[in-house]
Amino acid sequence: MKHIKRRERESSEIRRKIIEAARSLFLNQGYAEVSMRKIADQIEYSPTTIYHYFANKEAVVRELLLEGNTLFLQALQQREQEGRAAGLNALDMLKTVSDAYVRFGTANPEYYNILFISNLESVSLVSLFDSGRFKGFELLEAGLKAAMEEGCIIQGDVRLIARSVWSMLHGLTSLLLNFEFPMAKSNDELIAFTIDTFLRGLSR
Amino acid sequence: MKHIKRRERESSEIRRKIIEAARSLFLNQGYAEVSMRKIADQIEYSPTTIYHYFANKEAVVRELLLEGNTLFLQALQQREQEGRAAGLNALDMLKTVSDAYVRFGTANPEYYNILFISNLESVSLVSLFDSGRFKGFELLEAGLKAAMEEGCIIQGDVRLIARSVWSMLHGLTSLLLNFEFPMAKSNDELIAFTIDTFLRGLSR
Amino acid sequence: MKHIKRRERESSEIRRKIIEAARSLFLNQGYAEVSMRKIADQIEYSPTTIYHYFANKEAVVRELLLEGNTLFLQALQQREQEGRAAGLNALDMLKTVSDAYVRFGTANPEYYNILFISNLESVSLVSLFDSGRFKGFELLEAGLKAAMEEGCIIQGDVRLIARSVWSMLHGLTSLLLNFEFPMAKSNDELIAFTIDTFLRGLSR
Amino acid sequence: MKHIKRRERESSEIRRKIIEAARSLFLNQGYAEVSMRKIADQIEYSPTTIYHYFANKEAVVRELLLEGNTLFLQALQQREQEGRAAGLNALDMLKTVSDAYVRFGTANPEYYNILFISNLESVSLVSLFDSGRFKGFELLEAGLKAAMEEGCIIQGDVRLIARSVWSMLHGLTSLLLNFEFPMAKSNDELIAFTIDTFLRGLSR
DNA sequence: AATGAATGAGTATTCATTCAT
DNA sequence: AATGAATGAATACTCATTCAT
Repeated sequence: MKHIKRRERESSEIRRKIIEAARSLFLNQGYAEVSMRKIADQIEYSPTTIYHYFANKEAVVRELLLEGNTLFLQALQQREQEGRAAGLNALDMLKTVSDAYVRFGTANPEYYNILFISNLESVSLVSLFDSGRFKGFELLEAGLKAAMEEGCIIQGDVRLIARSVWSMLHGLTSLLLNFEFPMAKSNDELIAFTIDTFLRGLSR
Repeated sequence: MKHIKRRERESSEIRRKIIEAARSLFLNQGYAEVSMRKIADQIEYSPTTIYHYFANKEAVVRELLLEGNTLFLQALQQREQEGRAAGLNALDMLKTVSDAYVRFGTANPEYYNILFISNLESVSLVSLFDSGRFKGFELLEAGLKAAMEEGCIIQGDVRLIARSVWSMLHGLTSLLLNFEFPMAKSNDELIAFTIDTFLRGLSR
Repeated sequence: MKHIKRRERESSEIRRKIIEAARSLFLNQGYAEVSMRKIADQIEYSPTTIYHYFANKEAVVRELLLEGNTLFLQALQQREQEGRAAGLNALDMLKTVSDAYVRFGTANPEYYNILFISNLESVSLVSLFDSGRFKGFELLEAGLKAAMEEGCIIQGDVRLIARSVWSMLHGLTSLLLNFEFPMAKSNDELIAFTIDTFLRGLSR
Repeated sequence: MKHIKRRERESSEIRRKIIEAARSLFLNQGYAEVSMRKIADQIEYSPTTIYHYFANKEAVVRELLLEGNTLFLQALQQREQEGRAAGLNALDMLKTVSDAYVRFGTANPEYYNILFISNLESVSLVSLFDSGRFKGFELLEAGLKAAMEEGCIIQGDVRLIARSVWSMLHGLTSLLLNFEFPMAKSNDELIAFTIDTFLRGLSR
């Protein structure tokens, strides 16, 4: 193991297969079902092989977490840039980024689960502040600050408000993922309505 | 099992110990960590003894779920009645019941987890519509309908709006339970701010 | 327990229920499925109650064995007497008693299993020579002796021949019980053919 | 499991130890007593190790069953060829193959039990018609057909007669295995006498 | 680079049985 | 006469992991 350059190991094809298998198990069967042996079976390697690429199960899950973070941030940032390119005002920016948040969650349930729902104590080593969820949070805080400066929302403690917005977005996403039930209206309408309502509440 | 008198069994002290141990494990370590053996260890009885009181693990968890439902509903209804007694208008009723929801969750994290976060597929036998979470939902719909009639909130699809409110409350609660991080303001302020903001968004 | 007269205990209604439940479990699910708890469940008493009537599981099974013996012997003897009443000759007597043997087995699979197939080591305490199967065997030996004296079958070691006949009857019965498979002819024909053929082989 | 080379696994020494231990438990204590733990104890490995070689308990027993089938058939076929080489007539062929059947059973009680006595419902996956007992049965049917054509036994439904012969052989074997009791004559004499008598009954 | 071998600890559940009442 | 309480030992099976090769 020692003579292999870190780079090569990390970009190994098997390494990718491993975390893809883990992700798929996570998605289809839940965290409890992600076992080293099941991953190994899925990629048709021996369980031992996994230990060649990851120190232990936690490391696999952590990788998944990091990957999810990256993709999550990318999704938010891309929509932000699109908004900026379209010349949106601060309020509409908030709206579009909020929408991006929920879309990411519903489109990538396995990642959203890993990031925000499963209480991965075993992975809490990844300290909260390293974790990309807080980069996403900073992005949100920045957006709110801008909106305050533009005068389109109320003045107030930015962190408090950001957390409040996040709560609304998280609740929306996680109920969509876990408790769908019959509604006359579509999920899209629910998403739009909830975000709009909350932001209207914030507006001056 | 039929030969045992139900009454005596259900009021047994050990029975209580069992579900309390289960509840505590649930709270501290998550569903996956609730094992019959661990429960037994905690109450200092043999694992077999648990089977004297519950048919299997699912029965233990189901009991916990039912208990949580009952307490949750009671909490909401009590606050509703207090509000009614205090002669609150429809909007303030919504506010107070919303507050009760979040308070229940933060005060009873183990129950809130069982009810709304852990995806207890194994216990899904307790059909969704019997389950108290939907009684709570009906209570919310009724409150919204009243507020619409009083003209203090916008007109709209009651079910959609109820789900929207629930999303906000659930997000608030579950982030409080799982992701506390430093804020200048207190959790109480966050709760009040979030509920107020959302309801302001709903107001005419 | 001590103050109860043996007679009463043995004729108790619950005692009967217990062994009937055991018999039914034996029949429907096989020996491995006869458990004290299952018996108790079936009769709707507590498992402990069974120990009021039987020292342990072995005692229950032993009782079943004794009962099977009795019934088995009765079946053979009744047919013998009927044959005698009908004035059958020695060879026809052998035939009719042989038929009775197989009929008993196929009509009472649970008893036949207990008596001759399940290797109830735990019950082997009931010494072979007390066991009624040997009374049945004596009956067979007597029949053969009579047939020899009448000159309708070959002379020979009676015990050897009796064991030989028994082998044929047991094979017939136990394959009927455990390995039915498609045949153009009926089981009745198979039984008659096998007994006839064997006895023809014995005839002079 | 797919990632392990089948060849190496199947020829493993431990694999052999496992099934030998299982066979011995089967013989000495009956099917119900074959437990993974007991096998492990006997070979002085951990129970987990067994799962390295067999998917589950059923797989162990199935292997035993298949092995028994193979050996059983080989025993019958070998004697048949010897008979053919010796130029035996059809009736003597029946005799010698019958003898081979009983010899196999008494020489390999554990296999005979697995094949014809224990009711291995759990292993019934191995469909009856694949199973060697039916290949053995076909061999018997063929022998009878030949004997009919040679005119040395009565004409009749071959399947019925084959089943009848099988019954006799099975009864002989299984009583020899399970109920030995004092006789002046030897088991060999019993076997020869029973087979001869039955076949005499079949002769013209 | 990959894996076969091996395991200790754990999972839910069932069993026959004892004992005090 | 009947049972509630309790248990130690067993069941099949899964898990993450280590180690020598």
